[in-house]
Amino acid sequence: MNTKELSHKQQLILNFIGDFLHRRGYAPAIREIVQGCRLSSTSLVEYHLNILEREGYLRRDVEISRSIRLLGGKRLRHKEMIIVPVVGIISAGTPIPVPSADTWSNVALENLELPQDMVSGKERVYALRVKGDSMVDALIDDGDVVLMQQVSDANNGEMVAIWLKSEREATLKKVYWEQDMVRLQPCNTQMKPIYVHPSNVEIQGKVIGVIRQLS
Amino acid sequence: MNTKELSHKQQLILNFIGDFLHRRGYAPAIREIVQGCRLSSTSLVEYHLNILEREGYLRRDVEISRSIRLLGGKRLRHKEMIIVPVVGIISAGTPIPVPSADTWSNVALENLELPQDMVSGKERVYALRVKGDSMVDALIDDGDVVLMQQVSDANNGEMVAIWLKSEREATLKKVYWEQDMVRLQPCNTQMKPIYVHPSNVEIQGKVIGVIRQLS
DNA sequence: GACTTTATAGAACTTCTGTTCCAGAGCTTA
DNA sequence: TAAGCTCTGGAACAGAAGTTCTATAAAGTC
Repeated sequence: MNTKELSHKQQLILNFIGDFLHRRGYAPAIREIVQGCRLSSTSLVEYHLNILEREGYLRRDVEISRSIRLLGGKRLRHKEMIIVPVVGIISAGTPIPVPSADTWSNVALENLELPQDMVSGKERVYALRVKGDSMVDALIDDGDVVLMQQVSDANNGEMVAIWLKSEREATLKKVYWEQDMVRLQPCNTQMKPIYVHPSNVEIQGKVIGVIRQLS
Repeated sequence: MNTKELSHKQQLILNFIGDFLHRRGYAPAIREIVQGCRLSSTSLVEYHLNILEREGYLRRDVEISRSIRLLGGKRLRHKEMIIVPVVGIISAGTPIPVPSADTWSNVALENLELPQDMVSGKERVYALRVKGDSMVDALIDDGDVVLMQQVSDANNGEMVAIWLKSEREATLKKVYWEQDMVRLQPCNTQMKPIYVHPSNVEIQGKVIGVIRQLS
């Protein structure tokens, strides 16, 4: 982009537009710029707007009122957000209500809005709020939010939400495939690992992130 | 808010406005709504817009073109983001380069863009990337990002970044004010607490959040 | 100084656009 | 059935707003 030096007036106009946009929620009309910047004629504004558009600072549509849009300004860029439903509370031994496609954001206690890069652009992400100290050894505290990705398979050592069919309950454990059994390692030294038959486990998702807010 | 059922037409209009806003960057004129929704008169749109405004779905300013703003609609709201500079790496005993007002985002290794509510709307927030296990007891892992708020004072037990003047070094510790000394409690049981004179400590910021990305 | 570029004024013009008024259709209710 | 509500159509008006034109300064360039 041709970053030619902007004149004082052009800076002024640009600032005014940004301000107006922020305060009112829509772009100013030419005559409002005239007043707001204490200029004297619409053609003067027209003149400078054309320059600003040519230099890539804004965009307008011909003959359409209030069609100014600011470009690239750091102040108003909004990154694409994804909505992550917090579908439940996870504490040792409690079933986790994993959402199915339809009951996705319906069952949510609340929704997080996160920038896409925080979930690395992954699909089928949900979140659980952690209750209790059942995961301290995984450095996850009471009150933290864990980001989960819905998967049905996992590698050794990954922390996953597991549904134990016969027990009809779900927990968060580290999973290790050993011979013909599955070792489920709790994330708390107070608890012993569990060994179950592979046919009894159904993986519901894996932990892909942790968010903690203090103070 | 009076959540009266919206009629089909009103839904249609609302959707069209949202769409238009998204695609063009400014609100549609009444007559553009007429065309876009295949309606037959401006007064019809006027009629429905008034209802939509009364019901709290949007806001407009009188006699100002394209002044429609959508309210609260879950679908297209982009939350305001703030830019948090990751100003350095914190590992036990390493000085932390706390940014001053001018060198704010200049010294940043990278920038995080976070939704405002993740920093509770706080000002002067920066971030540090954690290197090593010096903070495991605070449930902060190697590779985590800690969100810091620049403050110069702290309460007992808060985790803060402290500048030790005479030693000319900074670390992250929990701080306890005891009689005429300050106890700095490391976040790792391997390390012993340090006692220093209040005049020797300068608090640079406190931890307000932790972000971890796995897998 | 002659010439070009940049910046400014003012007014006129045309189109865009919000607003208003009136009439009527369709529906429900007493 | 009359009354009353919601919803629709069409047209006209007035003010808002983008555009254009001409003239004039000021400042830099040759």
